[in-house]
Amino acid sequence: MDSRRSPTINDVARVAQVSTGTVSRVLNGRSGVHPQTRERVLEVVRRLAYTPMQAARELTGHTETVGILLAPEVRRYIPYYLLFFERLAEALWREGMRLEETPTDPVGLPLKAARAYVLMGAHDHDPRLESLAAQGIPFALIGVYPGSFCVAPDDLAGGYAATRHLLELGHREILHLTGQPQHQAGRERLAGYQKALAAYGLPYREDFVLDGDFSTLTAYRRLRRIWEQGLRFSAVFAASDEMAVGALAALEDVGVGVPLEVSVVGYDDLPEIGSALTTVRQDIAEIARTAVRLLKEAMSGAQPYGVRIPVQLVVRGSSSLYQPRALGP
Amino acid sequence: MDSRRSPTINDVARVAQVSTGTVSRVLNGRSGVHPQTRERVLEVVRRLAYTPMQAARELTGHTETVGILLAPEVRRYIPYYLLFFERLAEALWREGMRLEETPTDPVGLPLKAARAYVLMGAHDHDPRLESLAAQGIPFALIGVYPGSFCVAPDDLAGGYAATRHLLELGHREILHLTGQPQHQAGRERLAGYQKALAAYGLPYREDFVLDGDFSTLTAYRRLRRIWEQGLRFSAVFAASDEMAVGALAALEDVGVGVPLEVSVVGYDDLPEIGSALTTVRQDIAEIARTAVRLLKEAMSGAQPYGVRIPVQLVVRGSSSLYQPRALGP
DNA sequence: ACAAATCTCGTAACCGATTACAAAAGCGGG
DNA sequence: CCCGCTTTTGTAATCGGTTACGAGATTTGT
Repeated sequence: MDSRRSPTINDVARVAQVSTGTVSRVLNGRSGVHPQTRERVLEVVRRLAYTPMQAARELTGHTETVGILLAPEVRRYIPYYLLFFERLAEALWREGMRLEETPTDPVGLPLKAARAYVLMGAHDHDPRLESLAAQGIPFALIGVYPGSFCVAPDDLAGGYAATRHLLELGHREILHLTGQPQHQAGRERLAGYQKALAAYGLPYREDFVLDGDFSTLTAYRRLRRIWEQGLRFSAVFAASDEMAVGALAALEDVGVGVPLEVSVVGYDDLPEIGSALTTVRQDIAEIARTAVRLLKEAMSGAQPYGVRIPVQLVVRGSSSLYQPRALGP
Repeated sequence: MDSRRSPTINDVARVAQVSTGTVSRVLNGRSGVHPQTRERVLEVVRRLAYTPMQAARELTGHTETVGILLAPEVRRYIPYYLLFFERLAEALWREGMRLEETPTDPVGLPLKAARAYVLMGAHDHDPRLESLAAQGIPFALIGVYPGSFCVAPDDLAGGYAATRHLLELGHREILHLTGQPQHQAGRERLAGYQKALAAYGLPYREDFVLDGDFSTLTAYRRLRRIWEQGLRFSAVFAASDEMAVGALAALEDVGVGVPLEVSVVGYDDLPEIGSALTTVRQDIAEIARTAVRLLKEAMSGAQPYGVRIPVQLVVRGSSSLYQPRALGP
């Protein structure tokens, strides 16, 4: 056998001394195969390291290729989305589907239609959304979009948990670096922040909320400026890890120690941050798996609905108990 | 005909009243088809908006699926690479190949082998590189790697062009924000900067070269600090657009006008920067097309070689003629 | 122990393309 | 008008899977 060629179902059948039909039945978990035979086939599959060729499955209608469409705006928050890509590819792969990178036209619509799509960063009345719906192409969205299959992290709970964490540490002057106002997730994190303050009976101070755009640099500049203008606070909740990185840098540059003087909490738990940042972890793998599940339901013509994925506070070294400030320099 | 089902080659053949073989010959540009027949087939293809199903082509060995492997480090420079993704998918598509998003193991190797791979951000003695070579899987690299098929922009020329542009405008005190030292492209851009200075008979001043890491924030902090320490210059050449954005912000925050007081030149010509930044454009589409061409040669077992893609200076509003500084405040 | 019901498994058609091969059609020369 | 050569076209096998169908083997009931 040509060792360069990867084994086919025929190779498996021949070695296991059964027919290709039986191998296929075993692999697809169909009933009506003798346990002993099943074991023998699986053993050969393992030994030959056989994996079905996706193209052939697709031909018989058993592999769906799924495309992914990114809104132009999301290019700014790419580290997060790239992570998602990989999880999505993995989740699809497990289901016998494949993620296909399709070239898009200027409007952002694919030139060659896949069986279904995952959309990220779509906005209300997105032309791509309407076009897909008009063509009857199933799709699932990452985010919150009433009337469509969609999955999103529970950002309200995340914002609440991050803020409550700081409140429980004794902090009362908590700054919030927001995402862009048109970004749903950012708005929800802000709402969680407000809700936590309210739960602790604290007033909502507008000067403690700094508009950001999820970028590290903007977070740095806004925070540093506000500090140099004399505003004081003991904690910062940033709506993304990248903004938290900006905040950390700004605090460092104005000579404030973290976490001794100011605590910082981020959001996303990006692995490349790598630091000791207290943050809110999104279960991206779970979001991806859910997206795939929704996609399958969309393909089977079910009624659209939305899913929320819980988030989790991860406490690391950037947050600590509130320390009253020394008076004066 | 079920209108939901996309047309197959059989539909085309039936409508055009020829055999599937003839349709296939027409579509693949094979000779031996009567011009009249060819016209008739093409007409039907257009009318039915027929596109061949990739899975079926793949089955007959005519579509190669190509994977892409990203080094963990490149996640930091994602905007650029995402652009590349799309161009690569497009270039492959035109050649009847497809870019497949494959899940990778912890080492970064694909769990399911594609026919060939494009690697980005590989370093010398990259285990993935050696693993692919050992398995005889064809691959092409983006960057410079002697002994492999590789394609890279001509960064030396780019660094030279950017610096010469500033020199021609009369600038003599030109700061350079470098990329990371371990990044080949950054080193070349620096070399181009040095070469241009030498060509104009200027000494190389180490204090004018600021180590960066391609990140916006680092560029901002380094530039602002150096300015506040009293170093003066009339121009900045940043080794990436993102660093240029950081430079622009820093200059703004220290109250320096661009381009009147200081000129800024970036590198990459990222579309989302969108501003009036003078920069060096990399022809990413051409790099992607070349990668595909190299991939095909790699698959046919040719001898490895490297290709350089020319870059182009794009003059916009962030650079202008040198203006002598007013003395004192 | 024998017929019927049930399990297990092999055979072959099929998915949508490509292409080797053969058949048919067109052509010119004698 | 026929022969032989070239051009054009159709036919059928093939790629690697899935699955309907039916055959053979095994179990069950009486």
